[in-house]
Amino acid sequence: MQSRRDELVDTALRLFYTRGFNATGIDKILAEAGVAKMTLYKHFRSKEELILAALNRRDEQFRNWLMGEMEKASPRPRERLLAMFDALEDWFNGRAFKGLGFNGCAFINAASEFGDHQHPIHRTAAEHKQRIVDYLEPLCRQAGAEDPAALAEQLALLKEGAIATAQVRGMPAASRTARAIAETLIPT
Amino acid sequence: MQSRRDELVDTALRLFYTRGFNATGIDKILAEAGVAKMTLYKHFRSKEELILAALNRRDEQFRNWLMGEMEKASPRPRERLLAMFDALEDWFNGRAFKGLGFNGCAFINAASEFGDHQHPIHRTAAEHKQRIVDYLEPLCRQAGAEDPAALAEQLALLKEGAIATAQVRGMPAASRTARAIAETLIPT
DNA sequence: ATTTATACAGACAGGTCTGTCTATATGTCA
DNA sequence: TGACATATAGACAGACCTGTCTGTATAAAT
Repeated sequence: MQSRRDELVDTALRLFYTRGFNATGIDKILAEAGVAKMTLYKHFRSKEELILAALNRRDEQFRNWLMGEMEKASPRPRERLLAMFDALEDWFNGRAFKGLGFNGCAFINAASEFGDHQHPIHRTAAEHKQRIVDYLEPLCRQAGAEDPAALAEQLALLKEGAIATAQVRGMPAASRTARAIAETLIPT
Repeated sequence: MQSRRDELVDTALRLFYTRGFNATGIDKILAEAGVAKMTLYKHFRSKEELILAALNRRDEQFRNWLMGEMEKASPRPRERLLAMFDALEDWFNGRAFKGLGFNGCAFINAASEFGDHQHPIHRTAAEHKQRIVDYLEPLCRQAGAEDPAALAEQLALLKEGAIATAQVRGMPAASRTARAIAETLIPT
């Protein structure tokens, strides 16, 4: 059974992700979660803290999902890396996170609404992106890359490009464009 | 000399781009532009129309800048395409648009704040991205690409990835990561 | 049975938002 | 001069925002 805090964070994540951070009011979250306002302000000092909690949950949820998809796809590093792009396509088509659909990357969205790099929300977004790169690098090394750090940066950039393209242009097939490039970059 | 309408759109673009769409109030724009509220509502029916006008100006401004940078870099198609990534680096480092700095892509930001694909603002963002692809394709053909449409999509995706990476992680060097990939994709 | 923690509903303050309105000022053209 | 278009300042309505407050209810632990 979920704690009230967890229900709040789940509802907040869903609404922030599907409708935006500034555009989602506290009252809407409270109403949908069925939680009283004082309960929110007992667990979080401000809306900003709730946003941070929602993003931290998303970080965990998203990376667990992505790593799970990659690791179940193949034990071989090259195939495992390429499976990232297949997972993206599932996500773009709304098959990844039940009840959340696809509305771009929550962290790109957050960084866009909170543009200042010093802002805690922006930093949280940057940290998430860095964790993805950090996960990819050892796989790139195992795949026999000459410069694993550079390849990890390249694959992460392809992932970002696919996400932005899929969201702005409504083009889920961007995952395949990215995958085709990745195939030429990862040693066979 | 600029019309009141132009001053309004310029100021709106600057504030929307640097501080976000929902986070920027009409009153702030009016104060900075030195224009009365009734003047705004004479030229535009709503804030949404002002946002659309600002994005249309940005589309023109950005594509003129990008195409100019590419075309002055080299007459050879391959170098011209690669020059896109050098231009991006100037942008990421704040050397491209006086007074605007770098706050990510205005159209990715807009699509993120107005997530519904049917929304006029989201559609305007998608159209901008499509125009970039449409500009790249003939260059890809001239560069001798086997499938110019596919290469144009790939290069556009690299551009999006570089922008997202530069913004979220504060990493202007993402332009070079993207350029290095592009060099392997464009025929020599 | 009484204490303690946790949650609830709902009012409230003080501020912001968009969009409308009135009344006044400026400048151009005849 | 007078007529007209266009701009101004500033008040206003009505809605929404975050965060604080009071008072009440529930449920577990002692």
